[in-house]
Amino acid sequence: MRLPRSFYERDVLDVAPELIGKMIFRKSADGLSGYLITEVEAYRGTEDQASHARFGKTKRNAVMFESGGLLYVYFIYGMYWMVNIVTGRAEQPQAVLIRGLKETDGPGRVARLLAVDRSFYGESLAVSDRIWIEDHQVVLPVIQKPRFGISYAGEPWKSMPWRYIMVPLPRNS
DNA sequence: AGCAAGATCGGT
DNA sequence: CCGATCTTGCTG
Repeated sequence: MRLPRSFYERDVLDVAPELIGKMIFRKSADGLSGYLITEVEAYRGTEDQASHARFGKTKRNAVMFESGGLLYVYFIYGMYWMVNIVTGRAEQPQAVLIRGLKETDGPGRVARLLAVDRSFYGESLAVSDRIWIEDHQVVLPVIQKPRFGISYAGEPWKSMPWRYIMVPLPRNS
């Protein structure tokens, strides 16, 4: 079943690891597809010097200041869309960047696979008929590592272990 | 008003 | 390792 808004209206450090192993669904004219979430990163508050919220509220990041459950989509490097999920309470800017799905690694590729663009800015995962996340009753082990691509943030932010990765399942053979 | 840098990716 | 490609938000 679809995750309710209350799932997202909690601290990003609680929500982010729980997103690992969940299925994100996308419905379009091409049909319905579901993808397993394998890697995410958390961005937390205006004090987090790696976050777009570090300069306060701007036109681009305004949705981060809403309460959780909305999509924060932005364009970067002239060619890539990034798909983020807003978490937490209003006026506490937080978001989770989706960095990997079972089919692909990398946030730019994730947006391309999900066919998400600017039109999804502010979309509500709790009510949208074209994108949502579903719960399932499986709890997966998750490991944490530092976030990528944020060396400008300085310490301690660039070292915070706020990237969450699904532990690869043991192989046979 | 101008500009440097960017939560990246793919080819060399 | 570097170029692509363009939006953003800071600086002046």
